[in-house]
Amino acid sequence: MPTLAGFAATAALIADPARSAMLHALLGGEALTAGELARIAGVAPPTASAHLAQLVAGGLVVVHQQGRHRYHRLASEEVAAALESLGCLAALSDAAAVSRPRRPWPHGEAFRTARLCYDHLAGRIGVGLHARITGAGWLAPAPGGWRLTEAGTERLAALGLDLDAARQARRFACDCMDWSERRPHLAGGLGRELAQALLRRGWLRRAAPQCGGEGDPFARRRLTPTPEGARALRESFGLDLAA
Amino acid sequence: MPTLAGFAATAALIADPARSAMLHALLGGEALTAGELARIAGVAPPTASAHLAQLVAGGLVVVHQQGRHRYHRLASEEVAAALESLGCLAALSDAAAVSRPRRPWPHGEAFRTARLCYDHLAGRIGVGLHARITGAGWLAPAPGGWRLTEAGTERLAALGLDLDAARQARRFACDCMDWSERRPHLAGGLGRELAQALLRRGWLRRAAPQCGGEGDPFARRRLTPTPEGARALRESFGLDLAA
DNA sequence: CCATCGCTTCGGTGGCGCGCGAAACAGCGC
DNA sequence: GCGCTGTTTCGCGCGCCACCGAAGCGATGG
Repeated sequence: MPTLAGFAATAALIADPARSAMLHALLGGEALTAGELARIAGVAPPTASAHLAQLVAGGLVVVHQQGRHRYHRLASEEVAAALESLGCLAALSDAAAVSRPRRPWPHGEAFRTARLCYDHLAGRIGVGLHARITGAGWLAPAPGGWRLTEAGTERLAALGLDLDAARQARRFACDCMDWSERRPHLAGGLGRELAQALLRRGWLRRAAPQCGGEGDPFARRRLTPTPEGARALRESFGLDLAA
Repeated sequence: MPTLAGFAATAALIADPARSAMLHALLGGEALTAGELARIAGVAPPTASAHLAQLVAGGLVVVHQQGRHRYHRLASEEVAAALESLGCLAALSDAAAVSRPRRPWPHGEAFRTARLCYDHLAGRIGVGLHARITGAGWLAPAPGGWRLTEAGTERLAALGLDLDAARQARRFACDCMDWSERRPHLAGGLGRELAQALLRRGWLRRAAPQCGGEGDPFARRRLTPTPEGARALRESFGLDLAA
């Protein structure tokens, strides 16, 4: 019964530090095994197993057995969206607590520049692209999200996006509130294909997991623009990453 | 420091049933006293006081002392948006758990028809108006949300919205994911003025708190369309509430 | 000035749930 | 077959947190 109980129960799933770290790592979009998640969360395998069972029962995570490994993924885009909006809220209240808005973030500005939110782009580049793409009339509002215009079809196909694959998704294009920028970025099938295209083109690259190593849930989500990508983003979209 | 800790800490604030009930009641948009919230949550005054102190410290709630009463409100629109998206997620996982999507909701279809989400409209009427208003070209996408078009300025002013007041808000118009409908409704200053206008016109009315009484956090949010309002919504927006 | 009311602080109690180690189980390779 | 690895189940300890009653504090009203 979707009532107050379910409301609080779902929040309780996210509230535990170990589960929170797991969910955060899964926001990178990859499917991770129970053992990897245990190391990331810093708990023993039995503990991680119990946590994962709860996340699966709660519908936040789906599991896919392959041999003796069990791969865990976020259950849906809605989960990613809720986690981001919750993080946005946490960022707000943290800023209020120190009464100094937008103080530099210990985890590195790089994370704010570009990262994966489940399967689509987030961070400055994510919200910047969202603003340019919608502002340029490539997308038009549609019930429940966005639809492609003629101009958008042409330009995005030229960028190398697989628009047919995007249309296969349950939701074609919609907004997802960005945690660090507090403005929307593009989610849905189109958001996924946009991220894929930029990675394929070599404009963005998954960051090397050097800082913090495997135990760092942030590392799995961080993206860095290549020099070539930074130039292309500036020329094609007017995005100045230094700003 | 907005990091994993803040992430989980904010979720933990929402996770407790008593705090969850309080937050839910505050989604009605009214400022409530500590005593009222204690009764709503079904706990003793000292317990409620401790909970409220945590919510205030966490930045989810702001308090305003007036005489011997302490009035509590949600801290911001972002809090409301995060609560709705979390509720959306809970509704999804509940539906998955019973493996029967969209089963009738024990708390009454009325809550799905129309309710307040903080200060703006939610439910079928909320998402319906969002779709019609954006689909009709009254709003156009803008960085971070929506801007008024000429047509929209004319038509919404004719509806009795105070557009100047809407522009005073920190955010003029943006989307907020609807818990029950899982599609966006209109938030921001314009969303608030839209709700105010429909209430002023008598198209919607705050539901009488009969069912459940004061202890029912849902009662404070429920709205019902008047017969006149249902007719007007059908004629002006093509919204058929029976569907 | 005292009674009342709303709210908070303080101390003590209880229970939920996170944590681990040990052991059982399943897949895989030799 | 046997050992190795990844994962789950079981049992138990411990810590945190929600909860209440009683008392303290500030504001209101007669």
